[in-house]
Amino acid sequence: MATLKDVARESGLTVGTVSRVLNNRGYISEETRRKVYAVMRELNYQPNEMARSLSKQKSNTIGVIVPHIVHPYFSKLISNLEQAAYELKYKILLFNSKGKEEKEEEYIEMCKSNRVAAVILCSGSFHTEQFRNLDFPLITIERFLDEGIAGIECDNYRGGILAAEHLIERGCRHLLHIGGISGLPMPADKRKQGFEKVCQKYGAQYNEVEPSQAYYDDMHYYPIICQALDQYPETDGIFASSDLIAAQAIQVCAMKGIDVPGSMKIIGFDDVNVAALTTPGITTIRQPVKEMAEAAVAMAVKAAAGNAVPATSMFPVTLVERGSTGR
Amino acid sequence: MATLKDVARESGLTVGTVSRVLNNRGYISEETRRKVYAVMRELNYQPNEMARSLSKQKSNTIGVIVPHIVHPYFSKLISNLEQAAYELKYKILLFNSKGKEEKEEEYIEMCKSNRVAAVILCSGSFHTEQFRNLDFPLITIERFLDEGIAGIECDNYRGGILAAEHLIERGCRHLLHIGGISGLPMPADKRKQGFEKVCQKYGAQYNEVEPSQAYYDDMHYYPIICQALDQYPETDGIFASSDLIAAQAIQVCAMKGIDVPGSMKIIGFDDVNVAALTTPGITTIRQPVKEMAEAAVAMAVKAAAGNAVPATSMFPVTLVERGSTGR
DNA sequence: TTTTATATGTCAATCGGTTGACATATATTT
DNA sequence: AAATATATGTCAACCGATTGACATATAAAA
Repeated sequence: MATLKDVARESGLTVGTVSRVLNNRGYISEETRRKVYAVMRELNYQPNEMARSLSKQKSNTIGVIVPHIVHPYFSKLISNLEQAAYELKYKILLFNSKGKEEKEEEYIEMCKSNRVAAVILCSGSFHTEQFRNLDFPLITIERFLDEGIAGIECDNYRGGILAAEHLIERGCRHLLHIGGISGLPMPADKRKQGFEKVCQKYGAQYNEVEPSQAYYDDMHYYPIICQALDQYPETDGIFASSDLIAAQAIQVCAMKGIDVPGSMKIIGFDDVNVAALTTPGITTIRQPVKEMAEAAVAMAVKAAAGNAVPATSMFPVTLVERGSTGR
Repeated sequence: MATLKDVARESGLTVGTVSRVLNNRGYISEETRRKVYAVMRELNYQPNEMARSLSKQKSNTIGVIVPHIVHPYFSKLISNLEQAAYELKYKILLFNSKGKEEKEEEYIEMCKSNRVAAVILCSGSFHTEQFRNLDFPLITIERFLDEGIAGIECDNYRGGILAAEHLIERGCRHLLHIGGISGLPMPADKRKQGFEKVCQKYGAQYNEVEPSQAYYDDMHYYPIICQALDQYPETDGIFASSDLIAAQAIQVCAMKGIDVPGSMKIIGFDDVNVAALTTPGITTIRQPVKEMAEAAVAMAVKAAAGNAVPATSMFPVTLVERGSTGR
């Protein structure tokens, strides 16, 4: 594999000059520049990023830590992060923490070892000491980490409001909220608060269930949905905290012979692909994942360059209507 | 950030000795080993992987190139690849080619630059000159690359057979196969051949449609499904080349008022999460994605170490029954 | 007691770039 | 003609490890 030295030799220049071309430093004539690029092509030269990063003391790699890869919300997020990173000439090192604290910490260590420019954390416990005093910036998406760590979230509170208002507007009077994860405090908890506020305002009855971490881990919510519907049989409207849960709620209703949207209306959250793949499709609160991902990467890069970035950025949500809340 | 030198100084040893501890070379006393590890913990030392890779002339990184991240098949694949890599102390650099040849080539270049140990290619055109003479091993999953490149696939032919037999056994007489991508030759094409063989054997009528690349790119198959059902109205059984297509077929049927599985049975391929999330659930041909991913990573690592690996490995598929072909 | 295994030190080259200081040589302005 | 901008060369240190050759010292085995 060709090195800078080879390129220098073949082009009759010195490594200094070739390096100048590569890094756009100092004075370089057009002719030299062309010649160098020609030789690079000819030798099929690719700069060794290891050596480069080592010397420059920084890499073009961003670590991304998620609790799930197959979860549609995270695969959508990862996809958009990769795209945004690509446009800024960054690469993604992908880590799946499976929500486990030890793995998160281990992955943070691996990010350190690899001298990533920044880490985007979409997983993460509230209280990890390890998340401070890092040598690179940390950006979170829809996660809380205490003070001083930049966070990106959507307007969860408003999402809860929109969801409840929509269900009530469609005639539901006995609402049920199925939460995401209990235990860990998360921005998503505010969905519930918005939901409650609207229910109270309109005097609608409501109940809530909070699946334990275990449900989130294997993405299998059927038991708790069944149980909730048995416990609150008068329910005529469900606000699920993700489209994934909503999809499973539709299935449970089908099993129980409950017509959706006839006698049960269901609204989800996220607006991921599955929301459009169920029958009926899932009405949902859309998170602008693309914009959030772009912001995360942009902030990661800026922060890595030593610039200040906002501590929190909140993105707007919108209601997307599909069949599951049809009239 | 602490370096080897710091660890050496703090522990009263030399870099040579500390490096020996780190790499398990030569003679090291238990006492020294313990002391070194203690100091490392104390200083929060993390070896610089850049320097290490540079010096060792190889990294612990595997490049993964996929055409889609949000597609459930690929997110499942990526998830399993990450897990398998993690277990072997490797990291994943993730690239999304979006099926575009230029991006594939660019990503291959980036993998070169980053001196990855190997590349696992789940995307990839048939005929790219660039895929030869690489400085690292290339492993493909469900893709063809001509001679000499290690490939992993599932038993697509048998998958087609199982699917057709199941539909026929369930009483379907007018079958329709909806293919994956046309244009690009792929292992998945053999699904169709298996399907055809069985149809001919049992004298069942069958038709086939091949979505163009465009459908695959945005994963939106509704138009072609509608069109196919209009063109072949007598169809009573669909073999879709992915669960994603099958999910959309269910929706199209719902829209057209066709009862699934009553008057139309549908079988998919892959066995990804969405197959279990639709109503009814999708009967499908399961690919052992976990095993395939593990094999891919194991082969990547072995090949990177200079060992020979099989040119092709074929994994068995199985029928998974759900509601979409119920009696 | 000599040999050998164990344990560590010393020193320097190497991996493939980056960068800065300084020198040199044209070409262009003033 | 002097000053300045442009273009390249020379040289060496540096990033943070790994590795090999060789020396040295102690402990255990022959």
